[in-house]
Amino acid sequence: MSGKPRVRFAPSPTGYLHIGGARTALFNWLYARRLGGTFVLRIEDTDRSRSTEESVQVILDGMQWLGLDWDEGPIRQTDRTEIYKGHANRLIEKDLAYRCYCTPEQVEAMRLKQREEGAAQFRYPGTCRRQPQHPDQPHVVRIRMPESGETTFDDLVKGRITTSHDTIQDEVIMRSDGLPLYNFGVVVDDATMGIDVVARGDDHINNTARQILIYEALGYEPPRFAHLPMILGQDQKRLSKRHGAVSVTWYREEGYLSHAMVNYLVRLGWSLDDKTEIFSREELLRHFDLERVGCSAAVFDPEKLQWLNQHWMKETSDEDLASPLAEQLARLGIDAAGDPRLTRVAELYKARAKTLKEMAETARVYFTDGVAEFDEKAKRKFLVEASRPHLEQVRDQLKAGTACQIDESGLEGWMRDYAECCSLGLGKIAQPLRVALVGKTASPGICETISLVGREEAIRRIDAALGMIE
RNA sequence: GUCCCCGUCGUCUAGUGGCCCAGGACGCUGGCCUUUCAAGCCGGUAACGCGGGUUCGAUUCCCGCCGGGGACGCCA
Repeated sequence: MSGKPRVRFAPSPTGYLHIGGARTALFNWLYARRLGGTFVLRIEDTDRSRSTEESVQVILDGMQWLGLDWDEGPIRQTDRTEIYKGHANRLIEKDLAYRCYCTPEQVEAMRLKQREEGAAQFRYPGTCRRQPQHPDQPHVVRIRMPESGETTFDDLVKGRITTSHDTIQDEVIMRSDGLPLYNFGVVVDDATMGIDVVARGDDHINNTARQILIYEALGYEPPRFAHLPMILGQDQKRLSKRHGAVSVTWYREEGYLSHAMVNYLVRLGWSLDDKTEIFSREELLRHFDLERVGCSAAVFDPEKLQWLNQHWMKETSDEDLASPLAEQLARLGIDAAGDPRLTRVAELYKARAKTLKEMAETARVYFTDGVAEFDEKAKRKFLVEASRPHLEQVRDQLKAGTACQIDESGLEGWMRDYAECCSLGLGKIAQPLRVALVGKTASPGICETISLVGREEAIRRIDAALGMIE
């Protein structure tokens, strides 16, 4: 194989870009980029009843978000109908394919009959194999498949795979509406686009022998194949909508970083060595290789994704986190765009949240007037008479203190002195304060929290809390 | 049912005959740190599906079984 492969990702636009598709796209992209090859994006939209334009857009957006850029395309199969027709006609002329006039109903009847007779697998009986040709009558095109023998190929990840020809029938390659069927469309496209490595889900293994036979009938050299293991849901079944969160868009909206997604997906089926889990984009580009893709299916684990997401949030600068955080806040109805505290929230919360959405949800309290919601338990425990003097002291300090006395370090010093003075642990003062400021007992350091809330607002919140003490 | 693929901790994986009484990571869990919650650090938990071979020696090779997944369309 030459050094610079041409690979492709060929989704069908019948819904969202799901996790499995994204992983396939990623592996192809990495493979191409790593070797300086070409990555082609092709839209397999020949099923007119299921393909939609919105879906094409969703797929494009998803790839863009993941940073998977393509060199050629998107090429739509529906723009290439003449090419398929031409290839089909070539096969018919050489008698390697024939027109079949059986209606779907008739074929269905044959299928039923064969099943009743106990056939293991349906095979088209070849009714039209030798019929006179009537190009003007409604028909499909079937390819003549060998009746004996076998086809073997060496899969880049699975090794040698052999398929007996008796499991292959005279496949329909063109349907009556003049559009190609999957197995024909891919072959014509991959061949004419010069694709030399096809990496796709291993649910396509069965199709591969048929496709190789089609390559051969057409007189093209088959590419190399790499069948990637499936991604399963927690119930070990093929990942599907039933499993809930399977679309790339969903993760984006839930506040995941695209790089966390990439890092997670790449580890589903691929590993570098016995210890590396974290990969930057550059490292991936340097190390990824189809040779190290495993053979067995992987279960999608949302918790590990979350862990990676937090990891990458911690690696991302506060400035870069600010704007996606603002977007998440906007989804909660809070306009924080341009607020200088955004970077501060990112700094203090990236180790405290698994996603940007979670970060926005916990941090929204800094962008509202007063505390909208109190944790009842916390309130009962800390907004009590015993806390009153401490809350008052802090409030008065905030009111009276000079700027340098109430900046974070000044405040911290003052508070420690005060606690020592009362011979109390800092917690005795900090916890009631937390509840007053954010409505619950968990927050960043108490002085950071005060600074986030802001002096004026902190005073108001403490007063409000004092009013709640009966 | 038939054909194909797969089978190491709950999960993602390393491992290509001795380095493995199996390594890393997520999760779970004990501890440390600490004004709370996280994060971080240290420790623990837990796996080679089963049965036959081959071999001085099998997680690694072969066969059978079992288990899981996938494919059997005028879907892709």
